[in-house]
Amino acid sequence: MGHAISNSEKAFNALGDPTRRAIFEKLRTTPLAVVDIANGLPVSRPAVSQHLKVLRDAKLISINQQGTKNIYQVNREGILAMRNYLDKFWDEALSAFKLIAEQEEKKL
Amino acid sequence: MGHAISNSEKAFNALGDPTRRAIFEKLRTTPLAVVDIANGLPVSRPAVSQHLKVLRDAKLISINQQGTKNIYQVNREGILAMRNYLDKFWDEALSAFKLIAEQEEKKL
DNA sequence: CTATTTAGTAAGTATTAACTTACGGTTAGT
DNA sequence: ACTAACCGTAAGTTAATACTTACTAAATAG
Repeated sequence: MGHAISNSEKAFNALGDPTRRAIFEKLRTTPLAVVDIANGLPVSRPAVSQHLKVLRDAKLISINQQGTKNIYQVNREGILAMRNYLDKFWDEALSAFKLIAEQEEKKL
Repeated sequence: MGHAISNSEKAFNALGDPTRRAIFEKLRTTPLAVVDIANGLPVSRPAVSQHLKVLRDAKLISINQQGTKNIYQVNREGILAMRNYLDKFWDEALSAFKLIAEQEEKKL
């Protein structure tokens, strides 16, 4: 059994696709039904449904059923978690860089 | 002519691949030559070279030639830019969420 | 009850992108 | 000059995944 994939891994994968980013961009402004998300995008509605599933699985968006409509919106918890993860991610990378720079200094 | 792809777009694409994330993870700790990056990874060295090109194109890493070795390391400017971009990215998403929550309040 | 709207899923196709092998080029050492 | 180590690129293959069409189901309107 391959070990489980973390949410941050899923989020990276999810936002790696341009169409999914476009979808997330739309939802970043306001909640939307699937038809409204698909409208304007260069792919079919079922394709959008599939992308929404991936984004939902990564906890970047959440669903809100309303009649026959499925309203999607950004997911606060998931986004906060991702932001925290990335803050550390970049910080560690930058402190590594700082260390390298210091090593370089010594050589001069 | 399709319009140019922004660096943030490239960075999203670059980090969307698990192998590239693994490579970036390695470099996050210390600069490494290509052989050393490939060592331990489940793909061939040329594959690693190709991934490095993508990461470099996204300005997430930079190269530093040293004899026959090409030493790669994290790219400060690129990372700072991406961090700034994402800060705004998440902030806007979260403020959209806040707006939604307020709308919900009014309905109750 | 029927028709309409909305949307998820299944199955298959097509496209993308990751990967491998083979090759060539550069640098350093002997 | 020859050899060895390191690495990028080209070409082709394989594998992943994005996409479409067809279908089904649920909810609402008339």
